[in-house]
Amino acid sequence: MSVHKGEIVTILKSKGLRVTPQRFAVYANLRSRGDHPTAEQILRDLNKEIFTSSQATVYSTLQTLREVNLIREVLLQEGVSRYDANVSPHHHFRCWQCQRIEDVDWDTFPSISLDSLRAGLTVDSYEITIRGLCEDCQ
Amino acid sequence: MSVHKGEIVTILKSKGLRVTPQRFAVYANLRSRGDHPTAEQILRDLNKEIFTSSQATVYSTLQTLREVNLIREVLLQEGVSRYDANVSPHHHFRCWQCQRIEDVDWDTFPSISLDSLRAGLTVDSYEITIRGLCEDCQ
DNA sequence: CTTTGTGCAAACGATTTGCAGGATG
DNA sequence: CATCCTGCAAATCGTTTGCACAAAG
Repeated sequence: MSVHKGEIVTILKSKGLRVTPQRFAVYANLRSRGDHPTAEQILRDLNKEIFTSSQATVYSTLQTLREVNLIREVLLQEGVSRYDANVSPHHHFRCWQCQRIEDVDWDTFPSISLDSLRAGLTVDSYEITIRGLCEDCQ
Repeated sequence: MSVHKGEIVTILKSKGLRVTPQRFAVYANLRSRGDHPTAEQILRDLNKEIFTSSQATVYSTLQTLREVNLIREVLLQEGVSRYDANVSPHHHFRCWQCQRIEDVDWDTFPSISLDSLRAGLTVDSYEITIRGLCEDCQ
């Protein structure tokens, strides 16, 4: 997923966020990668680049981006939050062995009707988590 | 879900575990309730009863029970592990508001064929997480 | 300039660990 | 009675917070 600089600046501004190098870098990093990194992985990546960023800033940036719905937190591993710049609905595959998490397109499966769910609940979304072994771990 | 004492003792023994009051109590507690408590909630419950148990023991017991597949960890909330004595496949409903987690029977939905998943992956299970508002939170 | 963001270090909350004493089979 | 389990306290890990300084609009 490649995104150019101007686009990211525009997106951030459109959400009313000040465009700082740190925010730019965090969001750009998340947009450019296919996996679902932890805050720590992002921080490590940023510090490989031109400037450095602090832990606190990465965490607060992730929180800010989440609040304006530019990214989302994915709950796919114990103990750590992982982040995903793909905010449109999709499913996840998670490898038992290496814990890798891959996106699975929404239209891989026929849509599920939630009508059969018990009355009383107001349902607005769902998501499938598939577990197995990835290619590398067979 | 009511389970009688002898049954739990038998189950624990069959898994090669020593039957201690603490293990008995943790597993019995988890079996008897419909929700998905955190370690802390279980500890609080146990300490309401006859004897007390320590934090460390509850954590280690949960880990042990998980290893022998008597319980499983459910990843449904940021920052805390929740546990489930229902190890047969089922789905979960989670309320946006109160974070409550309810089991959704496996056969609520038609089975999904995983054949359409990309080649290379060996898939063995899946699970649906449904999000919405529960009855109380409407 | 005013407001918002950054970064350090300290604080936090959930979970884990080392180890001595205690209970189980 | 050998082995495994418990419980305390200290350690660890991910994440958050308070606050002074810096940068953005």
